Amino acid sequence: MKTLPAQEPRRTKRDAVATKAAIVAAALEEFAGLGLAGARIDEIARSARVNKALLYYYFESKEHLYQGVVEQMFVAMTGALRAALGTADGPREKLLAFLDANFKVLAGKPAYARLLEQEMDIVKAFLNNLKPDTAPKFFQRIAPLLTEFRAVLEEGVKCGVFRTIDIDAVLPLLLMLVRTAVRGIPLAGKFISPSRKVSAQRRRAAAIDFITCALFTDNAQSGRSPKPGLSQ
Amino acid sequence: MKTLPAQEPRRTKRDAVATKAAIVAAALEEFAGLGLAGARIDEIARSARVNKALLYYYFESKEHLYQGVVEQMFVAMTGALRAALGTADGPREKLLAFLDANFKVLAGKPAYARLLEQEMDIVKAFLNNLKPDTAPKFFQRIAPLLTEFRAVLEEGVKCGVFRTIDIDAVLPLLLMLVRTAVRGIPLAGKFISPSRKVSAQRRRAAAIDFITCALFTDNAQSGRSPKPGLSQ
DNA sequence: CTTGCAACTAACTAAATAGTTAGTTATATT
DNA sequence: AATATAACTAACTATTTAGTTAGTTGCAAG
Repeated sequence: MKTLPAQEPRRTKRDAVATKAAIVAAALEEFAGLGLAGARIDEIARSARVNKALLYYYFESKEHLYQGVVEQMFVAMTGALRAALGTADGPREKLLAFLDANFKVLAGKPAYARLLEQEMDIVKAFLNNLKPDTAPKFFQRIAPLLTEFRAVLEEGVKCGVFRTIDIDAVLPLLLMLVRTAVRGIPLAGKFISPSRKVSAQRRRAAAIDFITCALFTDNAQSGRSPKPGLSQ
Repeated sequence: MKTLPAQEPRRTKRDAVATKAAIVAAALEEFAGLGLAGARIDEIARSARVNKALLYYYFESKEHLYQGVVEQMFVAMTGALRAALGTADGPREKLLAFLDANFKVLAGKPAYARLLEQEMDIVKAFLNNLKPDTAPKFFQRIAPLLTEFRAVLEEGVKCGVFRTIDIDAVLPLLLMLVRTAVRGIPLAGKFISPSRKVSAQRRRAAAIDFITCALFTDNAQSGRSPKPGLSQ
């Protein structure tokens, strides 16, 4: 991706885990930026300051490296998100905690948001039987978490905290809203007028305001001052 | 993309416009499915039933072909969307008409939704000065339309039809919600439970319900029965 | 200190793929 | 019917890129 200027000497000592981590980190950026097909193995090796053959020492192929990166992302994300659901009490709080955790994770690693977007397509292709054998593992990670989140929505609707919604149709929308708020949409965000650039803070506040207004039955907060509200 | 089974004889007669259209159509599917880097020129030629050299007869390079595809998409989309904004009266109606037109266009050509997603990244890369000279033209197409749509939101807020919102932050969310509703999110939509597959109809209804609840000051419709509401 | 092995590398190969070239054919115009 | 030209093609080239190979080097255990 980033054409680095003649990367220095090399890692000081030999350290398998650190090296592998460096490879995965470099691969994350490359894959998130250019996609599976667009990513260049040589570039990953270069930006990880590692010999290309080392990638094949640790990973079987480009696809396997990609899977490794995705796997690691899902581990990191599901961990944070599940923790958020666990600590909060009540549907309303759980929802807000879940959204907040999403923002935190994606804001901390913007590459995740881009990689997730791509995964959508990969999974879709997988479901259409174009690529069997690809992408089977992380379903086991993400599916239970989504089921858990779904349960939160269901409970919220049942006890009247949330409006009566089509849960299975709305759930994807919520996830996408968060991702969009984190990433922004350059087309609209920057080009409608250069002066109207919207900060991540504002996008986040707007998304949460939007979601709460659409979901909660009592809208005490309404939509005037878009104060951050949640942590950070 | 689709490995067609030994494409037949060839187009009957010579027809420059039809041939070029066939190339663009094939390229749209290929680029939307695999991305700029992942798309294969040979595959586009094959699925358009055209000699590869013909692509270079009509388009300077792979990138130019891509730009051509994007250009055509923006022409098609802005036309439909602008018409929708023009015919409706009042912010509320204009908004609903705009959303409706979005659904219609994207549902009619699903490849558009996927290509749009990619364009986000292209534009972002462009803004980050990684790829100068790329993607300059279609800004002139999309920007005025977004400005027009923004004006609708502004007017709606001013006359109290819409809640007080952070317009520049919310506008991208609206666009993304529509795209998400059209495309669906396989991860959430199909894998949370195979039995809970949600139809495009339901996703669309949920998105509109969601948006109206979050935006409109009077929520006469509320969120019980997710009836299609708008046309078709 | 030497030996066994994991960690690492320079230099290669095979295949895929964007792009070209030197032509051939259909068709509209005279 | 001759012909100019736009539409089209088979077969090629150059380059890029995933993946390999045959080895070297640091390090920890004996």
